[in-house]
Amino acid sequence: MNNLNTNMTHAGRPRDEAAKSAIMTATMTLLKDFKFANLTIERIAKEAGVGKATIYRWWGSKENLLLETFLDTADDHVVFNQEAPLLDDFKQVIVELTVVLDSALGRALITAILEDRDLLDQFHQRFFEPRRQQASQLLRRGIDDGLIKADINIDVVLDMLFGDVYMNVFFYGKALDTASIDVILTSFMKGIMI
Amino acid sequence: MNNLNTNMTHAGRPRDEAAKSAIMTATMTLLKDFKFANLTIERIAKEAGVGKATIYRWWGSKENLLLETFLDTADDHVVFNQEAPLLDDFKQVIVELTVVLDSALGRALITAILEDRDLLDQFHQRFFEPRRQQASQLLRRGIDDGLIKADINIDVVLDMLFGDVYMNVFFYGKALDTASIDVILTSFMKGIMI
Amino acid sequence: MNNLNTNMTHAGRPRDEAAKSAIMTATMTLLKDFKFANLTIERIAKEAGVGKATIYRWWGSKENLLLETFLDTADDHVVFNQEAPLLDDFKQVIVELTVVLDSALGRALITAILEDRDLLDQFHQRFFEPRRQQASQLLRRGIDDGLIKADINIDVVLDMLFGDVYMNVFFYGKALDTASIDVILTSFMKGIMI
Amino acid sequence: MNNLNTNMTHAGRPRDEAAKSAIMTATMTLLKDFKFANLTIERIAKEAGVGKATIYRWWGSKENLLLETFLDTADDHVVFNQEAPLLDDFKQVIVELTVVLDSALGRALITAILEDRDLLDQFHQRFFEPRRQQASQLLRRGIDDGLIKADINIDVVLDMLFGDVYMNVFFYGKALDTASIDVILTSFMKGIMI
DNA sequence: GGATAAGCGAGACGGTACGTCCCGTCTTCCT
DNA sequence: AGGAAGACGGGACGTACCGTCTCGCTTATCC
Repeated sequence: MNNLNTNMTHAGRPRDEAAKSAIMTATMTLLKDFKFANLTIERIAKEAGVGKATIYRWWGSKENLLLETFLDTADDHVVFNQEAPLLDDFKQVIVELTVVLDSALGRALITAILEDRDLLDQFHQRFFEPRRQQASQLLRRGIDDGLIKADINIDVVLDMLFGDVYMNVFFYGKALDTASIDVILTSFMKGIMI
Repeated sequence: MNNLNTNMTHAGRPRDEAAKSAIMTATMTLLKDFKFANLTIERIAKEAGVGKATIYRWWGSKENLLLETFLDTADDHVVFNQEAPLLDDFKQVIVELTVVLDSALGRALITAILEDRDLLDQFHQRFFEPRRQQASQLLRRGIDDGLIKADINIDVVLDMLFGDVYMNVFFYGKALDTASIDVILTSFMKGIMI
Repeated sequence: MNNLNTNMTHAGRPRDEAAKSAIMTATMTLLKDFKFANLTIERIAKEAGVGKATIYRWWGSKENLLLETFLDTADDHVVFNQEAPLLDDFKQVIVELTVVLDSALGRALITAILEDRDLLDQFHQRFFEPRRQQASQLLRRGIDDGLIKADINIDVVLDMLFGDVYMNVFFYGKALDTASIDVILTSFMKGIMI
Repeated sequence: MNNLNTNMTHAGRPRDEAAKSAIMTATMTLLKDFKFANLTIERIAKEAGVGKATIYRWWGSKENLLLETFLDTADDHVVFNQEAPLLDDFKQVIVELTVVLDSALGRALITAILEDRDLLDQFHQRFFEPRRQQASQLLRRGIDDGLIKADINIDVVLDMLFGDVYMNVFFYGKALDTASIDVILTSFMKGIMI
């Protein structure tokens, strides 16, 4: 199996994990001062105290580096609790999603994604879809429990909810505060609850 | 006033309108082959048969050129009819919005906007807000006419609707077809109609 | 004719002669500290206060730059007087040749020539052959004047003379002083004079 | 004494002679396709199927590797017979010298020598001087035997002869054929023989 | 015969330089 | 004064090698 090979040792000097994390840290640091288009591999390498080739060796492009760095910090967040009450669970996830997206890293990633189909696919597969599946399940359980109208189109309904979050972060350039999230969720629920 | 000067004649040779439109045309043409980050002033100048300085003289930056080119082609579209039935009017606007955004020009503009606060403000002021105002008025009239629930939060509700459009275009990378728009609008209306 | 076009003005900004001479000066300066293999375009550009592209624009390679710089400073020297007595004329040319070759510029050029057939051809055509022709004429005149044996092979004889100069400069790493040149010329003449 | 240690056994794995000769072979092979400046340690290592460190361990630099490789193949050649007639002995040595120098290895070595004083010294000590001493002895014996003029300056005379060989190989880029060598030697002898 | 030492191929490391592309500015001549 | 052409100083690209350094492994001597 391939998975077994993943941990196999290779000939030659093994990669330097300290360099890897220095590069990711530098990427995050520099994104506070530079927009993605002005973030250069050369600057990252310098900031990380690393040769350019080391970055190209492991990520191949600025875009891949960005995605990995994002997932590395974001993957533990934006997770549905599955046991909290439906509304609370959604609320917490939206708050976390807002925080993760409305960061230098998040904004840069979205920028990159809009210009790069491959990156978009990677992002969907590794970040977006898993969370969408969970939200979907949650709504289905709400329907089973008789809390939510049975005739809603789950996909459309979720796109509206999360689309709203994205719009606020990216189109109005503002993160949502807790109060706004309450307003949004209330409007949202009003339309779908029994 | 500045506006008065706009039509004033100056000493020296006047601006060459042919060059202006050649530049905009070249911009649109090249965006079919290059993403915004790879679209260079030098390439545009060459494609348009124009000196680089001419572009810098009139637009100052790639971003401004992009916005002007977008508005030049998009400004006549995405306009509410105001006389058609509410649902039809929304539907037509969403179709046009989808078409305009899901183009090389539209996608490039959004990309640029996400990285450029000034450009975002310009885009809001000159494209987004006027249309949002119209949609807002439309909903208010619907409320007055007793078609739509009086207790909705108009801003939130519009963000959900348009946010959904944006999500589909940018996050799923697909333009909405007519059938999908019907589904979205139906879901949307179900939540807000009396 | 092509020659006429050479002086024709072109569209666009003309090349900056100050940059040209700054680059050549920098090349000569840096060759005092670096051997040719360690002389980098980047260092020359920095020393000359010039962009790398300017160097590549006009010379295309380090080798070409070197040759032009050499010819620029060496072309006025190593010229036969044609009126001085035969021996004096040869002597003066050998002194000048020694000086020109035993310089940072000269040594670097020879190094480059040994690795680069095209450069060798250029060097022959633009520096070596004209001088060889003159030396050849001089010997022929010496034969006509009854000063030099008529049965010598001029080519072989000249190669021996100049080969000796080259050997001393490059193989023994020492420039010839006036006394040595006297010794060489005496030996040389002894073999060919009547 | 140090010399005694040369054959002493050490702890640890002994040097791999197969690797040594693979490296030298690779050096010679690659010099057919690459000039010395473009011959890289990395390429040699790959061609020889060897780690880079092995090369640095034993030679320390590209220049040293080159010299050792040259001596390894050239040291048996260019040797005066000492018993053949004077002219034949010189002739044979010049032929062999020409062959050895006009090879990828020989040309590369001269290139390297011109840029590297240490290498020049090594080359003189280990290749050039021994042969020059022999040529010198030969001429002295010729003088003793009354074959050669007693008043020649042996050093100058030899530099002229060998300088000519070098000039032809390096400056005209052509090896000498047997006929040319005859011409040269005839001219040479005419000047020095009684 | 187990410990120690050095050599080996592989290949990652921090760097330097490559030759190219583009930046935004400038300098020429022409309209 | 605008415009096309194109050179300018500068910065970054992605690649190739530098000489050094870990790895796991092999092959020797030493105790």
